[in-house]
Amino acid sequence: MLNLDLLRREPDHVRVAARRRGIGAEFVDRILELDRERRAAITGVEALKAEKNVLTAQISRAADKKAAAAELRPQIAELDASIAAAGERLPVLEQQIDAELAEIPNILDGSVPDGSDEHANVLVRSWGEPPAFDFEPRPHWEIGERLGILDFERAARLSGARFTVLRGAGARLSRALVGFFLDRAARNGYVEIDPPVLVTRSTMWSTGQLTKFADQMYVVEGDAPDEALYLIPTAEVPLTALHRDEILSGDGLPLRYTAHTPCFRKEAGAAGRDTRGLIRQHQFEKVELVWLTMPERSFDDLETLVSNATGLYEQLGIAYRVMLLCAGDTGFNSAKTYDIEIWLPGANTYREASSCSNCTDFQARRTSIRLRRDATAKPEFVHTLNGSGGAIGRTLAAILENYQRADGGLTVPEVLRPFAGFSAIEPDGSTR
RNA sequence: GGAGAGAUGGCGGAGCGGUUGAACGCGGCGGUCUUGAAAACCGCUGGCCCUUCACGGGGCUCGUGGGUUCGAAUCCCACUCUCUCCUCCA
Repeated sequence: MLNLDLLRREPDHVRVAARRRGIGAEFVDRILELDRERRAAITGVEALKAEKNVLTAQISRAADKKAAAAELRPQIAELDASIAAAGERLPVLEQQIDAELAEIPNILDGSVPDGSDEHANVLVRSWGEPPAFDFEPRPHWEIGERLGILDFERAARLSGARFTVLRGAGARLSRALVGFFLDRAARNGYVEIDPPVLVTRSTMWSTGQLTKFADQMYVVEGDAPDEALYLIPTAEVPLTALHRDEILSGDGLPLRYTAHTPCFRKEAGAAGRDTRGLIRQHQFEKVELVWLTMPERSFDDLETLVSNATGLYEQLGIAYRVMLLCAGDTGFNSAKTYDIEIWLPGANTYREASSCSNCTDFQARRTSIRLRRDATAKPEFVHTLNGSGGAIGRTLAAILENYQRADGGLTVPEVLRPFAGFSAIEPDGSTR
């Protein structure tokens, strides 16, 4: 959520930022007008309340309180009526302002390039070479099905489209990836968290997933309508909201968290895209990395976060490139986002494996996470960052495609072997 | 699911319906003392909002939302959460 104060002080700045994202900016004047009305109403109500408080204090100081109360009661009743009348529109105005404000995306950082869609994203750097094969590399679903480690058919029977059953060495390899990712996160100083994957509506709202992305979310019914719980689409949600409504001490920052969780997404609007394989699933696993940090260093921290994520793919020996997302492609919460895309030989293309964002104070304001630099300082909002420190499914797909052998078997990347307990999968699905 | 207890400031812990935004202790900050530190002593020490160039002024806030009252942290109702016991359970 944007700071109302920013709209008041620099409306043009907000207008420009909105246009860069390709959305209209009429909301600025609409909100400012509502805000003017709101403040006028507050001033009116509070003046009346102050008057009333004077009378009430008079009674409490009087020797004969009963008599004083009796005397002043008519005046107070009159004030009560005025207060009620003056404040009548206030809740409505506040609700309108909050509702409008909550739908505005974050202000983009100056370094974000112009552009309306992914074609305008900028290549920042790339690492590694796509491997050369002396045979036609297969897509991962073919490799996985041949080896008997990926089973899409039975998954469909259980749950429908966009689910996968991992079997034997496949399940094992997936678990190895989890271990590897969490291990590297710990080495990089992240504290491992095992959070709930069902969260309340207000938690989901606080990290900016609602109300804009409600159609992407699975909801679990509660006993009452307002007791519904949401399945997290990413561990960014519980990790970012972990310190909700807290004031953190400045010397404790940055806080860095990691979590391995399942993630659930409806993928509405993605019909027909990536229908095969592990790329786009309703349920997938991910290791997430989240920072709560000081405002002045958050953009430097974003670079660190990106290198934490890219380091994983260097160690796995998978070629990748880092893209800086353009204005139109940058997410709602984010001021600046880098995508890390890894090479998939079977698809002959790079695919997103991690999206690293600096959400500045946008989520912190919604979630109310603040910091106090020292004992006398005023609280200020922290900056939050998030990115995946390992997408399990997509990385598994990349490993299958990059490390496939001509005979249909698979070589396990060196760094994964201690976690997997084997170094290769043979064409018959056995491990070695 | 059944029975009880409780939710107060960074922490602990008071609080007859009327200068209680909240005693007291701890912690934190500033100062005196000291070569320095500790101890001792003195002072300050929640958050949000409106208003003001500023100094300041004002409103709200004792789990949340309602109610009673001229006035509520204190009384009433509902909800949420925590703890103890029983029951059940991965």
